[in-house]
Amino acid sequence: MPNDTCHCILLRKASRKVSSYYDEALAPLGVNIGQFSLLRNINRLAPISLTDLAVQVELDRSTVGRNAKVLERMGLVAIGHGEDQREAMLTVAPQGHAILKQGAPLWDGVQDDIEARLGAEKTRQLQELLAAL
Amino acid sequence: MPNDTCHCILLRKASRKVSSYYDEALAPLGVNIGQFSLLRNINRLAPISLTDLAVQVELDRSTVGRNAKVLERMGLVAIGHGEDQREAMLTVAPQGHAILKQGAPLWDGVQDDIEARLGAEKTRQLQELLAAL
DNA sequence: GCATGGAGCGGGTATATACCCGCGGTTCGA
DNA sequence: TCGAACCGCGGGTATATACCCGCTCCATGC
Repeated sequence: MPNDTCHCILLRKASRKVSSYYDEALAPLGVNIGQFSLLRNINRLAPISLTDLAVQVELDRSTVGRNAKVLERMGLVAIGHGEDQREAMLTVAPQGHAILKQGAPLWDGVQDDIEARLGAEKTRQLQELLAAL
Repeated sequence: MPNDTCHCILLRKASRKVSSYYDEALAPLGVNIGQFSLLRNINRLAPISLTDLAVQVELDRSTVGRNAKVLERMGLVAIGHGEDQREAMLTVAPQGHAILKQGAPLWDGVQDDIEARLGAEKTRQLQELLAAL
């Protein structure tokens, strides 16, 4: 069984490659696709706790916590406290809103490029397959 | 544009999830899918230098070097020197061959599960799409 | 009102991954 | 033959990611 048919390895390769497309497009803003996506989610759900955000984005809580801390250092996200003193409530800082606004067209560009390259039918297939895995 | 249509994020999610399937299956052997796949490649191409291996698996050389070092610590891979004193030549150690043998059916199991779940046609589509990205 | 169990987080540890820099070995031209 | 260009690697740094442990805070039963 040739190694280059391993679904996992192919997925990881594709994931790295496609991530780099988005990363390059967003590079002028100083954020990568993971950070931009997390920022979008925080914006969509704010104010939200680390635990809830982790559930939403399907990542480990500690991962989201560390990633959020990077965004905080960048001044894009504010980490405050909810009524429950244990909860770290996340909101998007003004600078973060600017990044969201500037990044949207860049993100759209990559997204459109990919869909143009694949075509509508295969784009649909891709979304369906990835969801089915 | 809803965030959950981002091709990149969907790919990354799928990649993490599918990786965990293989990781769980290989867990009894103490290796993850990345390590198992790298071991297979080293076995297929041995003896091979870090640089050449990195090209083959489409990863950064330093990444391959660090991953190989982990395999060496585990006693699965031997890192020697070629004629060129600069080259680190990789070969599979006896213990590594044992892992390859024991891991093969476990890997096959996950691979078959996925293909059974998707069906032949969609499996083909997936391979095609991932290669096209 | 207090003890106990549970929830939310931070941080430790480990791998995965990439980029960059510096060291040392090779090679080739002058 | 000897220096310059070049190549292969290791290691530093940074993010991504997960699991586990321990701390703190909260809520509930007694």
